[in-house]
Amino acid sequence: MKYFLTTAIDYTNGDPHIGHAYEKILGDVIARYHRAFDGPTFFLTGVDQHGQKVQQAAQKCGVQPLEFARQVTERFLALWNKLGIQRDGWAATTDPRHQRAVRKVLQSLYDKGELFKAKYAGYYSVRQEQFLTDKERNEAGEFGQEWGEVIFLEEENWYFPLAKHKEWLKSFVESRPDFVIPDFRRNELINAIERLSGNLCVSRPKERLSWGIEFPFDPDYVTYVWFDALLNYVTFAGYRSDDDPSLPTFSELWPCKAHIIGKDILVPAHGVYWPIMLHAMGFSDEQMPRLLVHGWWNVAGAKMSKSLGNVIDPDILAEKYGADALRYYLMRDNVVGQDSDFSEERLVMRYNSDLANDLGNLVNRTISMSQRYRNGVVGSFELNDPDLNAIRDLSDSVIQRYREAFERFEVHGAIEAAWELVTRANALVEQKAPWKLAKDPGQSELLDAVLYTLAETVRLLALLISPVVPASSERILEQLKTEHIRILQWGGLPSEHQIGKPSPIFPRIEPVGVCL
RNA sequence: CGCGGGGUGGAGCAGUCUGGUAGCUCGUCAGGCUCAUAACCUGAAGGUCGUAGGUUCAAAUCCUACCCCCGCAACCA
Repeated sequence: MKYFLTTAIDYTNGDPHIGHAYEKILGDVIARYHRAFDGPTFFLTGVDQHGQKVQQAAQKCGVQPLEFARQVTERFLALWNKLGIQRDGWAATTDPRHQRAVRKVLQSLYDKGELFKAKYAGYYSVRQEQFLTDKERNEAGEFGQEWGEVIFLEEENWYFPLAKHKEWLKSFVESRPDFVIPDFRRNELINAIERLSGNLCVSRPKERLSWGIEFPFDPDYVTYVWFDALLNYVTFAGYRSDDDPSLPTFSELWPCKAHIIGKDILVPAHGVYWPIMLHAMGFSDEQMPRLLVHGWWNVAGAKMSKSLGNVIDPDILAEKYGADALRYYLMRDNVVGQDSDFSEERLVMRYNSDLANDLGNLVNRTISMSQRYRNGVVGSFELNDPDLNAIRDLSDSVIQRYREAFERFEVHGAIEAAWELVTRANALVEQKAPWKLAKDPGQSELLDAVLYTLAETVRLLALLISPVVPASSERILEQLKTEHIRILQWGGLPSEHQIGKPSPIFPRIEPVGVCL
C-alpha cells in the first residue's frame, strides 16, 4: 500500500499563479515527508486540458485545442520543475490512457442505468456554460449581466442522477468526521448536501463543444468536466487500466489519503459530485477518499484577481529568491485551510530571520567550529552532560511532534517544532562557548561532545526541513558528509565522523531600494 | 435571522477541536559573546485574548447574545 496524494488539476487556459504554486508545493511537501520518513508514496498532479474555454482560447490563437493545451501544459510543467515538485504521476486529461478509462467508466454506468438522456429547454448562459433557473434571476426577475449573453436553448443531453444518492452521501459524511479537513469546511459541506437536488448534466453535444472525450455509446456527445477531470484521480492511479504497465496498480494506491483542493471547488464538485460518482461506480464507503481543503492567498487583504492586476507570479519569485525561499515562506506563513496574505516583504523577512540568521548560521558556525578546533572530526556523545542530554531529549520530542503535525497536515506546526531545536542549539553554543573549551586542554572531552551534539542536531534539522526546502537540505547534508545517513533519530551520526567545509546555505537577502 | 472566515502586546500570526503558567516572528530598550552569513545569546517594556453574560475549582479555549472586519459576478487555488 502506498501513501497516495493528489492535487487539483489545473485548467490549461492561462498561466499559473501563486495559488496554483502553493497547492502543488503543499502536496509536494506532504508527499516528500511520507516518502522520506514514512514509506512508499505516490504523488499525482496534472492538468485539465479539455473544455470550452480551452477550445475558445485556442481558436483565438488560431491553433488546434490540442496544440494550445500542450503549450500551456509546458508552462505548468516548467514551473513545477523549477519549484522542485516531485511527481510520481502526471494527470493530463488528453492522455489516451485516461480517455480509455473514462469511456469504460461511462459505459459501465450506462449499463447499470446510472445515466439517462433527456431533453431540456431553457435559458442558457454562454459565458457560464450552464442553463439558468429562476434562482439565478435578480430582483427585477431578469438574468443579470454577470451571466453574459443569455439565449433560449433546447438541447438533449446525458444526465447523471444525483439526488437519489443524497441520503447515502449525508450518512456517509456524517459517519466520517475526517472526510473533509479542516472541520469547518465539513460543516459547510453538510449544509450544501441539504440543498442537493436534481440531476447532473454530464455531456455536451459536439456541435457546441467538440473538445472533450466522446461518449462510447453516443458519438454525438462529449463528456463535460465532471466525468473527465474528476476521474483523473482514479484513472491515473490505474483504475480500469487493464494492467497497463505504464500506470500504477490501483489497489496499491486507493483509497487516496488526501485530495488537496482549494476551498472554491469543495462544493459541489469534490464534496458532492465526486463521492456520489464513486458511490455509483461501486466504491464502498471504506473506499472513499479524503479531502484536504486549503485557503487562498490574498494580496494586501484583497482577493487576487486578474482584473485587480495583483496576480503574483511564482515564476518571478522563484527566479528572484530561489525555489526553497518561496516554498519555505508559503509553508511557514500559512495555516493549512486558512487564507493568508501574501507579501514579498514578509517572504524576505522570513527567509532572513528563519533560514539565514537562525538555521543557516547554526549550520555554518557548527561546521566552522568543528573544522577550526578538530579539523572536521566531530567526536562522540559519550559524555553525560545535562545540557547535551537536554538537546538529545528535545530532539526526540521535536521529531515526535513534527510527525504528529504532518499526520494532521499541519505543515506550519511541523516547521515550528523543528525551529524549537534550532533555537535551543543556538543557545547551547553560547552556553558551552566552544571557543573557550578549545583553549583549555582539560575540557577536550566536553568540546568533542558539544561538537558532536551540534553536528547531530544539524543533521536532524537538515532531514526535518527536507520536505519543505529539499535543495537546501541536500546542501547541508553534503557539507556534513551525511548524505547516506537518513535516519530520523538521535544518534545516527557515527562517532569521529569527518565533516566537510562550511559555506553559507542561505545567504542573507539584503533589502534593496533603501537609499538615503 | 442567507453561507463561511476572522477579531490575541506596536505590526504579522500560532494556540481554541482534547479548559489548567498567554506563545512565536518582526520591531523597541538594556546587557553579553566573538565560533558564525554584523549573524548569535540573555534580560526588559508592552496583552483585562472584540463586547456582555453564563458553565466551571479553573475559560483565549465550552455555552448564549451582541458588535466590527473580510469573501461569496467574472478571471480563479
